Order: sequence, then C-alpha cells, then structure tokens
Amino acid sequence: MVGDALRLSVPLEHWQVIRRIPQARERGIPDATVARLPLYLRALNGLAERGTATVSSEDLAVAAGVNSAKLRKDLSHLGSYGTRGVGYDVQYLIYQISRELGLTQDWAVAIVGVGNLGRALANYGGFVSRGFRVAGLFDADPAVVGERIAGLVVEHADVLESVIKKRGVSIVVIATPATAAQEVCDRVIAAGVTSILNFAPVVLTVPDGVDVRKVDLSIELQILAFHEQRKASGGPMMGDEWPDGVVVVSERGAPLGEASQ
Amino acid sequence: MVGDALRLSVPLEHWQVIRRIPQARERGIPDATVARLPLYLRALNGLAERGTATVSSEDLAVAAGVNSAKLRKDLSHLGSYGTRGVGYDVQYLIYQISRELGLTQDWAVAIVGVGNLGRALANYGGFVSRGFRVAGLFDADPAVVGERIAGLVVEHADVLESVIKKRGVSIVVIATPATAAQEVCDRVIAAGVTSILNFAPVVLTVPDGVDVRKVDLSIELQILAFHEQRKASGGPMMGDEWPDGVVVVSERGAPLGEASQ
DNA sequence: CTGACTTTGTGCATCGCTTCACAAAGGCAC
DNA sequence: GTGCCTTTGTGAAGCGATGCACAAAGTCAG
Repeated sequence: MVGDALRLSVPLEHWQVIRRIPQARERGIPDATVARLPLYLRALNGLAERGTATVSSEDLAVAAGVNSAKLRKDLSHLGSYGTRGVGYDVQYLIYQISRELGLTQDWAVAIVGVGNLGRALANYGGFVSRGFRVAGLFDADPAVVGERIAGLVVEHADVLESVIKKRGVSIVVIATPATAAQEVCDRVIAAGVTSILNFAPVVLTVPDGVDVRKVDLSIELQILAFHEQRKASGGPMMGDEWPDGVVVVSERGAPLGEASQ
Repeated sequence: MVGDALRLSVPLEHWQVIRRIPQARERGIPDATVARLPLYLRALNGLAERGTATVSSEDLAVAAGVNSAKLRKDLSHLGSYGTRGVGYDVQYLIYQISRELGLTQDWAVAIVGVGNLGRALANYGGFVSRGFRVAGLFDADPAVVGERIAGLVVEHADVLESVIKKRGVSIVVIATPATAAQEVCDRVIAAGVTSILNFAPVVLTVPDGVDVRKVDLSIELQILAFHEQRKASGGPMMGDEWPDGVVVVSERGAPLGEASQ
C-alpha cells in the first residue's frame, strides 16, 4: 500500500550513493530536528486524511508552522526522500518519519499518579492514537487504587516494579506531587525504565543513559507573563526601581507557598 | 513586610551604578535565559523555605539542574546582583527574578475547554501559587456549563469576549479539542488577548504581536520514543526495511550506537 | 592594612541551529 | 530528444547559546 511511491520515484541507485557518504543520517539527527518531526507527522496526517497524495516543502511547512528551508533540511537528515519538481509523497513520508521516531512499534506506557492530571492523561486520546498504549495506572492513595479509568484499574504503587517488568513498560509518565516524583523516578529506573516524561515541578536526578523530558505548566505561564509584561510596558521604564526605597522580598500574599503540586 | 536581607548585603550605591550602564538589561533578555528563570525561581524558593540566606552560583546551579557558568551568565542579564566572594542573597534574587518575569503583579487567566485537561489545570495549585489567578472557566457544552470547579462556575463560551474584557483577562489557556482551538484563539485575540497557552494539538495561526506557547503531550512522548528506540537498537539494525522487502536505507550494522542522548 | 581565599561577571572560542540562495534533479510539453 | 519550469537538497554565511577560563571584586583573618 505504502511503499510504491518510492520504487517509482527514487531509483535505488540514488541512495546507494547517499549511503556511501557518511553524512547526516549515519550519526544522530539533530535534537532540534527530532523535536519537529512529530509536528510534520501531524501535518502530514491531516493532509492524508484530506486525500492529498503529494505535498511540496512549502505547503507542508505552512501546515506545520515552520519555514520551508528548515523543513527541507530537517527531512534531509532522514534521507533523500522527495522528488524534485514534485514534492514529497505524503504516505511515504508518514511512514519514514514514523519509523525514524520509532512509532512503528508499540510502546507500553505507565502513568504514575492518578490525580487530576493523571486522569486527564489516561483519557487523552493522543496517546493511544499513535504507537503508545497505556499499560498501567498507579497511585499510592488507597482511595484511588481499584478505581477504573479509561478501561484500566488503578494499581497500588507498591507493585510498580513488577508490573513494569511483566508488561514491558519502557516509558513512564510521572504525574505525582512534587514530593513523590524523585522516589518514583528512582524506582522505575531501578526497574529498567530509561525514558521518563515528568510533569512534577522538580528537577529529577537520573543516571546517565536515562532520558527525562519535562512538561511544566507553570513555567510556560511564567514565560508568557514575561512577554506580556514587556508588551504592556511598551512605554519607557516600568517599575524598574525598588518599590519604595528598599523593600526586598515578595510583599505580595504569602511567602510564595510552592503549591506542592 | 519582609524585606531586610537586602539592606544588609547590597548597598544602594551598587545598583545605581548598574542602573546607569545601559548594558544587557536594557534590550531584551535572551529567550533561552527567560525560559530558565522560572527554574531558578523555583530552586530559590526551595532554598528560602529551608531558611538559606545566601547561595553561590555553583549550589544554585546544582539545585536548578544547570551548569554554573550558564547560571551566572543568565543572572548577569538581569543586572549585577550577587556579591563576589559570597554569592547571591536568596530573598533579593527571588524578588528580582519575580519582577523581571512580571510575577509581582497578578495575572488573570481564563481556561477555555473544561474537559479532563481543563479540570486538571483549574485545580492545578501551581497556577494560583505565583502571580496567576484563574478568573474564568469556559466551555461550549451545556452539560458542563454551570458546574462548579475549583471555586468557579463554568460559563458558556458565548460570553468569552465580554468576560475577558470585564475581568481584565490577559492570558488564555486553550484546552479544547483540536477542532475548536483556532476559533477560540481568533475570538480571544479579537477580545484583546495577546498571550495564549495552547494544549490543543494544532498549529494556531495568529497575527504578529500575539504570543503562543504550546504544550503538546503526545509530541513529548514521540521524542522520548525516538531516543528509546535509539537505545534499544544498540544491536545491529532493526526494521530498517521497507515492509515487503525493498531495502530502503542504511543497511549498515553498526554505527548508530552513539548514545545520542 | 595586608595578603590569602572565594566567587562573581564576562571576553572569547566554539558549537549547533537557522536562513539564504542556488545548482542539480526531475517532470512535462512539444 | 530539447528546453522550460518546478522543487529539492545543501554549501556557506549568519546568529545565538554554551562553556571555559580568568581578572576583578569582594570577604575575612590576623
């Protein structure tokens, strides 16, 4: 089904040449590129749904919200797909990017911490949709254990290690309060996990070889606030002075109660 | 109310000098730095809670999970706070970073889309804790409108514009399904909002002057999958072939190793 | 006051990513 | 085939971030 476009549009010889030159693909793909591949993939899926067969770098770039030169360079790191004068075969490119990202296989994901966020994640369709399968939900609170969410029964955090091994979980999502995050992190790593997606507002300490990605809601808001402030104070200087002479700490509300969560 | 620490360790003269030199602070702070400031802020709050009065760049860097040279350079963009031979006054630095990020004022935030994610966000303590106040919850589903969440009554999306203006909302969080996101986006921008945090898996199109930050759960997972695959395929080649036998790319059996990271 | 010690702030070399601009490659009409 | 048109893939320049290494600036003991 897929897999035809190529044979037609790119003679094998071509790549053999490519192959010989050590070049990009051989050694790692730039991180910045990897971070954008999922974006392209999403745009391509949108096009595919609308029945588009081929797409130019220009059009795809618009759909993905990036610059076309960047898109081409990104794709060139995967190999020389695409046909000059025509563009890229949508289905073929979807396959190639999926394979590169490792989405042609199924990843078992466990979610630890079934609070508001954990529930939202468990029910989030985007996970299941492409290559990811929620294989376990865990919480330390007995009141939550046993509850059925998104078709799964919440298990007690005590059995984390054994379940991870038994079900071949390779990616763990941490959605616990900040205080529990490091402990959970240590335990899943001990159980063999090397990829962690962390939603808790703490810096996790992990050994080499373990990948941690962090999603921090309040940090994003703070960055927005910075820009918003800049825009608002378009005028000359804003409160660039010390409040009244010399007040120091946050006078506002409280001593900044780090809302654990 | 609080506010002594500084007076002791940093004589006023000091910054007046700083103030005069146009230097870095005048023109924008690098984006990369802005993105890390919230991290430093969190680390500092942790230290403050433990009663630490001053901290060296080295220690703070460890707490924030960055390199100390980077930390010093980042802080130098704000001004010359810190005392050589001693370090930084924790309370003072908290105040300076908060001010720079615009957290000394209160930002009214509206959340549009009260599904699983919207609920999680509304209940997320991290928002309220520092400078952000949820001033409105909106949804288009009549079944949800009227419900009380985190002390707020969900309002119908129809009144979005008027409420935004009335309550002075300046930051909007979009947690709607992908299909509704662009419309919501257009409407809040028309109502004067220029800062948007988007959780919907779409690329929003906005006019110049509007800031959009995006948090995409499935993209993060896909990036993890990429690295996980790299690690797993430490062995020879994995499914590097085209489904039915046309060999496609790298036949090589080795390189790749490179724990890329 | 002097000298040893600590830690900041920054000049500089480097690195990686972005953007430009264009030659090379392919399609298509005739 | 030949020539024109479209679009890719990439060399090279530009730009911003990173990390090193050290002078400058401060503390502190005596």
